[in-house]
Amino acid sequence: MFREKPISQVTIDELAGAAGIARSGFYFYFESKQALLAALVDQVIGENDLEMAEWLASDGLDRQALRLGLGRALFRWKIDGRWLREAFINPDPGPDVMQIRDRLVADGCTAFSRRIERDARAGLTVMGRPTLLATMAVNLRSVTFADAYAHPDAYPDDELLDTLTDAILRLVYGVTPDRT
Amino acid sequence: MFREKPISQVTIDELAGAAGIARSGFYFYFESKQALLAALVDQVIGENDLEMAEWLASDGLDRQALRLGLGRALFRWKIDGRWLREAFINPDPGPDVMQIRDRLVADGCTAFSRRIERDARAGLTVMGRPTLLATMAVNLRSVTFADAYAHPDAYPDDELLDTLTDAILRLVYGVTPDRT
DNA sequence: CGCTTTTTCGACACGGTGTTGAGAATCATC
DNA sequence: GATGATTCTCAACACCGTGTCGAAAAAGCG
Repeated sequence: MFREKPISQVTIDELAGAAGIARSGFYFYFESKQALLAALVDQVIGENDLEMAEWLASDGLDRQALRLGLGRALFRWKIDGRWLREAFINPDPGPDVMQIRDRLVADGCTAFSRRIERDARAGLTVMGRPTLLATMAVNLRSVTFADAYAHPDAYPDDELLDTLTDAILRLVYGVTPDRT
Repeated sequence: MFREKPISQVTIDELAGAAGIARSGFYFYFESKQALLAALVDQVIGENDLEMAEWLASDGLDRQALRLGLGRALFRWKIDGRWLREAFINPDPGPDVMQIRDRLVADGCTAFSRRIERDARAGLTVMGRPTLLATMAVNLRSVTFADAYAHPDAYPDDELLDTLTDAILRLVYGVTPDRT
């Protein structure tokens, strides 16, 4: 239902009705709509990590793995973009969601940052402080996908992914590899 | 008041009270809280353009002008970040705000895009479709500033601005100029 | 079958929103 | 400075979504 319309416009009454129970019955399972959303976001953790796992584990630029991970993420955003935006982009999604969201984002940044640090140790040139670059890259990814959801036909998926992949590599490592 | 707490938590009663009128009097001036926010956002248009005017008008990389504009924008975000985030980042700020916001963002991207196209015509290498690069750059800027507001002490302003400036130039032109 | 635990739901109180209509304040005009 | 029109104010009301509570139904278990 969070795919259909803004979360704020989905009433607990509708949620409960769709589940076949009365509104007050909803409160037996969740404390509030925010708590439900928080649980939903929490479920996404695993999937989120898996999408990028290959690239995070590999070394060097590895454009192919990065592009593949981003492609998978874009696919998910195309489907669940509406509420993903509201959970991950919205500055004030309520304390419940905020807590989980912040942890998720922080974890994502940390994983990315470690990847960059490893590359730096391996002799690769890195264009700034790894944690800051990682944060920027992760944020650029989220916001680009959010934008892709908002304007689905603005650019072909392929072009978007190629441009984003190269943009991230350029952002972090300062180079644009061949598209192999 | 939107600097103090999330917009959703500022009641019309408080707004009216602070203005010295009764709650119902508020509706004489604005249709809703969203309409007030929309008017507020609208007022920001001019300032927003001015900040980046120098760089947008100049040619080549012109790191200095870009860095200066970003610095001014960061300063504004440090002050009004709370509600700027809610107006510019929030996916569902209501139809009133949405309309104005989308126009503002689109205008910003267009201006940026024109700048890039001009550079491309002048023989500078550009790393992709100008409109897409411009959108990414503008979004990266917003989200970085929003993040800087959320985590004020994560990085020194100087480092943040330097990294962001170079990141944008690398994103669009693929090069990192000297920091002059 | 009794007993406990789990699950459901109607009824209530609360708080924020938006509307309405009547009255007060302001201002222009003669 | 009386008059009428316009601007502004506000108390009272209706509405909707939220969250709580306790009673009762359903399910699980000895």
